[in-house]
Amino acid sequence: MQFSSRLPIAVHILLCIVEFDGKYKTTSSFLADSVNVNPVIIRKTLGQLRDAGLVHVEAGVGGASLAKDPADITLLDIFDAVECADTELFRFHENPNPACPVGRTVHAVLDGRLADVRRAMEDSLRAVTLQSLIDDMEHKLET
Amino acid sequence: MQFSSRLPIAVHILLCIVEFDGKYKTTSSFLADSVNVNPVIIRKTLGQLRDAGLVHVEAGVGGASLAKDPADITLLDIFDAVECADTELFRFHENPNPACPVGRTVHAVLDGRLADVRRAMEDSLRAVTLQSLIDDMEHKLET
DNA sequence: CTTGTTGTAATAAAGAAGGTTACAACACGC
DNA sequence: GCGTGTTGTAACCTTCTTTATTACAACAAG
Repeated sequence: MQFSSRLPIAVHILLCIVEFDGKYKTTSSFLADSVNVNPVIIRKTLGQLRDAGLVHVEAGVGGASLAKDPADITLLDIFDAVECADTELFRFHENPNPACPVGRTVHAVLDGRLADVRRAMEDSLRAVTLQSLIDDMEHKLET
Repeated sequence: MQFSSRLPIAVHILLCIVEFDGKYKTTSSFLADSVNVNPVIIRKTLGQLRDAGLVHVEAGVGGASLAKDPADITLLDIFDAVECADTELFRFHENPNPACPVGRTVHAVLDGRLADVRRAMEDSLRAVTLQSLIDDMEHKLET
């Protein structure tokens, strides 16, 4: 199992929006060229980021811009925007046998623990701001 | 995105092995009946748990047993056994444009952060032992 | 040697991810 | 108003992953 590349792609997009602000119009095809995926994928991802209130997208004229201070955007915000935030982290096998003492209780026994795992992952994602990624990028570009 | 049900299934299997120890022979079809999946799935999962040194499986005669003290088996051990532990947690979009300053650096900027997320998840999984799940289960069965 | 079991291959079905084409709706410059 | 470039979206396809299922050789014990 693996998470899709949507989070990395979304981060790439946001970094581009910041990096090219005022220099280039960040259209879906411009971004597609940097990310190296299909422009439609960019438009879908931008749509998700827009719905989450992270970016503004100019319909018609084209181009996207940040809707919030990069210090107020965390990896968790981006993750929730592009990976379906409503589904469980772990799929559960369906209909364990209720006639079995284990089958009757696994769900109750595991659910809380798996929720803790999800929470740990979310906390870790929340600890990273877009601003810190920008700082890292600028630093790497200078050297 | 979602993790497969392999971890929940593996936990269910291990709980059954403990719960029915000395009472029933935990064959793949016996376990399949409790978990409510195909016996072949059980055999494959048991094979992964065996390869990870967590259980013994009796070829021919049938049945499985724990290979370690339940207090020494963590959710991380089980997770690593049944989910491929060698792949990255997040897939990365391939070949970002090296002619772009962002494309050139995203990988270096994100890799460390995503590794931190994985570590947080692993720490959280490591914090749960099979023994604690057994205790939970016994408690729930009593009431 | 019969019986029940494991290990494993082969195949199928269903779902998710990403690619691609197509086109209506939109906003701006002229 | 009209052409141009862009976004939003639908539709379809391919590939990969997950799970189910059938089949059968290898194995252990009575």
